[in-house]
Amino acid sequence: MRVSRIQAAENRETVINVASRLFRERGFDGIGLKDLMQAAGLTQGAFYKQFASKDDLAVQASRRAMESATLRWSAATAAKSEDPLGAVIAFYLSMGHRGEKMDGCPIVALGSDAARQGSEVKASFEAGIKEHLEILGRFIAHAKAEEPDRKAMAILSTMVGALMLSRVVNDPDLAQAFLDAATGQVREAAAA
Amino acid sequence: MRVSRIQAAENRETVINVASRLFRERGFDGIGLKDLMQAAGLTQGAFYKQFASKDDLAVQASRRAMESATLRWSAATAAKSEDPLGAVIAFYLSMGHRGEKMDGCPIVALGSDAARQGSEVKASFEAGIKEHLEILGRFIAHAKAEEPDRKAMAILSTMVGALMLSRVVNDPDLAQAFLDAATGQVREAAAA
DNA sequence: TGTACATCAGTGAACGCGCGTTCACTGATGTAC
DNA sequence: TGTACATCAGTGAACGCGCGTTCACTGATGTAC
Repeated sequence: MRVSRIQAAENRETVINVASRLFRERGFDGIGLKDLMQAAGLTQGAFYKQFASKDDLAVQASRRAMESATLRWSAATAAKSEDPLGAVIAFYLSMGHRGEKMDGCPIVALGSDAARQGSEVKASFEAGIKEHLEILGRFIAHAKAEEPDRKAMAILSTMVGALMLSRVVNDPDLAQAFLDAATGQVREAAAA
Repeated sequence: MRVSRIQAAENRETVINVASRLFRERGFDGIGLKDLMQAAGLTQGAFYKQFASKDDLAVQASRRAMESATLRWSAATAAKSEDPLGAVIAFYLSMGHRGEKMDGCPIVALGSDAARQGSEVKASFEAGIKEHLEILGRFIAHAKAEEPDRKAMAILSTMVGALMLSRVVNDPDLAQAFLDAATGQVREAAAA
């Protein structure tokens, strides 16, 4: 049963959105196309009318995941414009974020997997990372003109690493300690 | 053909060592038991005489990977005892380490996957992470008594995040920039 | 120390299963007149 | 605007394949006497 071009385009977006969440939760290899399409309200066979392969979807879904992460950063800073860094830290370095892989940072949820993927997936991540750095660069103090990027990179590294470490340990107290330690470090680095 | 108890124990160690490297390179799901056992010089069928399941091996291999990472840290600091932090930074935050997933940091190579595994795999990582923190804690300046842990956690977070980010982007210059930015941040944090 | 037998690490084929991908088919949509 | 036909997004079954796991078998090792 054919479907309108508009409907088809919407279906494609739905699949990408669903994939961006399920890949983050279970990894690229952790969810099959049958279950994925079912979660999008479609059947397995429709997949290849929209995507060349599962790898192709991985590229699109990675880009979408990074885009939605960027949106979340922007939303957090917009809601608290007098302390944008504090707003980002508040949601990123939190136990809530540690627990919600599906809607959380794709770098942490998929980074190890992405490092093994082809250059197209990495390009999706790279583009999103650059946007993250730009956002960070806007609200950190910097003495020299070339410093903001360097500082933003250090801050992003600390945040990504702390969330990663918090997820890889069982002990919630240790997880919280990593998030707290990173919070302090990021605040100092931004102010320095 | 039965094999001596000593030989059997050695074979088991070989499988764990091979797995700790291949899992890091390709992920837990990226290498099958047939290829893995072949790489260890054995056949597929022997696997279940040594391990309860592939998940069981993932636990053992994760522990082994973290142990060998700890050893590498210790070796680096021993070789350059006048500047142990510099020694760790020199190999950890390097383009060489970015390229060698197989022998590199398991937190970065397998972190995203480990976060999806059961608590036994996470326990392996947790134990290794604590050892890493202890090593770091030994050679950072600290004013208060409770500070070393907090500082070590922030430093480890920055290092893990920077290596992760360096691997997830295509551009080698951007990768190098993350490693450089982290190097500066870690040095400052350790000295503060 | 030497012999007889039980043990069990390793072999290699087989099992069922779920995977990514393909395909003939359907029928509403889009197009040509 | 209305009709006839081509298009093609979606369906659901089928394909081959590699996966983790099981199993009957082998034969050197370890043990009992």
